Amino acid sequence: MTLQRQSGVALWRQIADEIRGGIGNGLTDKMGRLPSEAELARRFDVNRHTVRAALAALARERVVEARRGQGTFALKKNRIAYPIGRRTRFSAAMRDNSATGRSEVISSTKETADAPTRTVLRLEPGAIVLRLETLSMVDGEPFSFSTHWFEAGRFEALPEIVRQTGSITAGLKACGVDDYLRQETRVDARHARDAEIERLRLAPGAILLVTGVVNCDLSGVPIQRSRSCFAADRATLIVDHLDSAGS
Amino acid sequence: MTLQRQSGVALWRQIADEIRGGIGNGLTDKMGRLPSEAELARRFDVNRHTVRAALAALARERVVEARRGQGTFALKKNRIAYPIGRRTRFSAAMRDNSATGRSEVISSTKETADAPTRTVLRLEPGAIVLRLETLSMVDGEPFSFSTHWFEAGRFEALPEIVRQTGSITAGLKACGVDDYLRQETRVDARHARDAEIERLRLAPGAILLVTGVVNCDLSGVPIQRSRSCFAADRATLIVDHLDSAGS
DNA sequence: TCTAGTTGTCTATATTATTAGACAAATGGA
DNA sequence: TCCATTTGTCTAATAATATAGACAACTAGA
Repeated sequence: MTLQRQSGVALWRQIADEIRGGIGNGLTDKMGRLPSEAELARRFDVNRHTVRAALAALARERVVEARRGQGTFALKKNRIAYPIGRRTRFSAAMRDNSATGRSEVISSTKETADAPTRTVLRLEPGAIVLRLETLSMVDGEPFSFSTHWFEAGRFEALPEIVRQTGSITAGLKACGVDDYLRQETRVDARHARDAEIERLRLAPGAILLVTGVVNCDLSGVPIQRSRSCFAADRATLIVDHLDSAGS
Repeated sequence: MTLQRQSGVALWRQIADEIRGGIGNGLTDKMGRLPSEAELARRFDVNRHTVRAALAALARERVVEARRGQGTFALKKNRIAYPIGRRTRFSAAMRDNSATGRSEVISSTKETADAPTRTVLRLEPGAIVLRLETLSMVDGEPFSFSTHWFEAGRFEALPEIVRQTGSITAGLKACGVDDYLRQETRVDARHARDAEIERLRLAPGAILLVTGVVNCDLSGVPIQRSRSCFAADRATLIVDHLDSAGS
């Protein structure tokens, strides 16, 4: 294990990231026990105190738990598999992870559409859009934070339905959209910003997977633009190309 | 702008990441000029020297260039759009970015298949696989680093063809695979490791988009497993669900 | 009960990151 | 030419990070 010194990222944070990634990938024994602090210090070639700083950070994140005299143990956490396909529905995807798929509405506002939203939804300059922010929870922890944009006039009633049902699919149905398909999904990755760290309860410096989605009705008219942020260490996005051919 | 203090990530690195992300997103003026160091220090609420450390890092990455008396300017760099679909071919995708899509072979070895490779390629324990490592360049810079696994017996001749043509598609064709489709793509994101930082010439602490791919022949038999790493600030992955329905 | 191995806590010191201030050097426009 | 604005380069002090060593507290097994 070689670490980057003078990189602007503290050694203890690099070590914490390595250990977090190593859990469930051969670092722990069958009992979920990590190598001892002394052993980790040897492997990373740092002082034991530096390893302790990394483990303390992981303990704050509830990723590991130290037991005096016994060792440090990984707390099991299942990584969420999140499918990306033509017919991806959040609630159905979450049921496959034996988790409840409910989207809580954080805010619902109207605003003039910015350039990317106008392009995607094919709107005139100055058009008003509905902006909906939602947070989804899995196992009582925040899983994804999303911002959705809809044409304002057509989807007046949508926020209230989403608030009641926790489902955007239900909200769209109430506004006359019986079915819809994904046109495109963009995937980026970057460091989490302040607001996202707070909302998703992440560790500082956490990495986000950011997806940008365009949903169209069956006649191909774009009706929804969404941007979702997932904690990269909690989620794996899965594109199933066979499924996306349609069902 | 609020930064995370005592997070294990130095302020100058957080600022560098913010500025890198802000370029091409309204931070610079029409001439590509960034706000002055004093102005940035005010916005981030840090000392000017801290901003200078961030700008120095970006200058080392060739993202910006400072001119005494004039200001600091962004050096334009186009983000590569990399499509993910049933029929994604690297070389074709790169031509759409007006770049040459050539994969250089870094290494070609035989090894006993590990568990994930065995599962994906449906092999017996102890089976031998061909492991091919390739690096792709765009605009003279490393763009992606990939590791591919093939069943050893069937693809004996593949590495030599890839070495000559720079194309895996050509290598597969030489081994009797006229056409193939992606079965599945997994997408993860994480910090770059040491070897990846070196091979892709990244800044320390850079973020990687990691894709895992399974390719099948037309009868659905898996023939190739690949894992590719992209620098997250150079690439956007694009899943086109309409295209992936087949052509 | 003893012992080896583990985490927890303390002191001390060196290195790096950040802040603070001052001034030099270059640019462009009035 | 003068002036305001910009980046470049010093010095110095403070805070955060990393290393080093010693020992206490606890656990499990011999």
